[in-house]
Amino acid sequence: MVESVKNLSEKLSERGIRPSYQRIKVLEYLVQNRCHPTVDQIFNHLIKEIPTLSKSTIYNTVNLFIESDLLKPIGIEDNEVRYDIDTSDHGHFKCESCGKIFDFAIDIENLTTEDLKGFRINDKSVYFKGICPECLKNKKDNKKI
Amino acid sequence: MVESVKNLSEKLSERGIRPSYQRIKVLEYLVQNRCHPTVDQIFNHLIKEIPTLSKSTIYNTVNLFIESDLLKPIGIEDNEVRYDIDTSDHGHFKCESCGKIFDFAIDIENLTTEDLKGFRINDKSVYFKGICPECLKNKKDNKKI
DNA sequence: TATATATTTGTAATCATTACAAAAACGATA
DNA sequence: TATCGTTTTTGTAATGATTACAAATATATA
Ligand SMILES: [Mn+2]
Ligand SMILES: [Mn+2]
Ligand SMILES: [Zn+2]
Ligand SMILES: [Zn+2]
Repeated sequence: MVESVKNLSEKLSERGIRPSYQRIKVLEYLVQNRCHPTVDQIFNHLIKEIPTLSKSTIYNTVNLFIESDLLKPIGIEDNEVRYDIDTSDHGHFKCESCGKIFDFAIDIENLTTEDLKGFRINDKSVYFKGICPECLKNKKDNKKI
Repeated sequence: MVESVKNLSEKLSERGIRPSYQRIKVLEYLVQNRCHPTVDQIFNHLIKEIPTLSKSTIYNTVNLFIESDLLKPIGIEDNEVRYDIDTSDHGHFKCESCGKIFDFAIDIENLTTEDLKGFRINDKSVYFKGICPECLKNKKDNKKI
């Protein structure tokens, strides 16, 4: 389950990315924390291990990973970008109460329309917003009081 | 086809929004320019008619309209928000070459998934990116040279 | 008209992201 | 291993969209 540093390093090399210490650590974090983190979350976690780390490095790295199709930016938030190491097709649900982002399966491939005949489609995103079951439950509980 | 100022004013009043001169002008612009404009585009157009206009007023107004479900923010861009006066369900395609945003019909209602059982879904967005037919044509033409 | 309330305006603050140059790390080569 | 050129990292400054806020202005009510 846990991917070794060697595997992570190889994964980067395969894509023509030199496996620096910082890059491996960022990739390791992304693989182990599949919560669609922000740059800040990645930075604040890794600074504990790498005291000299710069936030610029996180920005450089995630942008490099995106260039290489190793990472996908999730634009579901208004103010900051989140990142998804799972680049396979799936939808994202954001709970407007707790802020958590959930994956869900959806047939994006077959999501098509007559109106886009003649368009070249490179990327499809599906974003839902609402309230997650846990937050719905908490609301109900509060009402009881 | 052209909605009168009276109609626009009434539309605002219906929603409990006091129809100030600036608000009517912003709504008029949105109704007549269905290009999913940015705050800057709205401002730069209306400043010609209203020399004292402030960009703050545009921000205030679009946010007020969004609160009242009169306007929908489109988060397809990374850096700035666009606004859509057409609040009916439809998808958005952004051409990565010319930047234009196209509407397309899609059955968002029936866009559903087992994974979100127990979630309350308030909003669904479908964003596609790629190259529009005109830009594809221009590319081909350039290759011929 | 006078007064209270709502709206607009201008400016400052915020904050995520990018730009950029200096410092550090790396890699090849002799 | 020492050297030299290249890549990466780092720190700081700049950018730019959006929000905060208070003063000015407009509007409604009495
Ligand atoms: Mn995901
Ligand atoms: Mn639209
Ligand atoms: Zn929640
Ligand atoms: Zn185009």
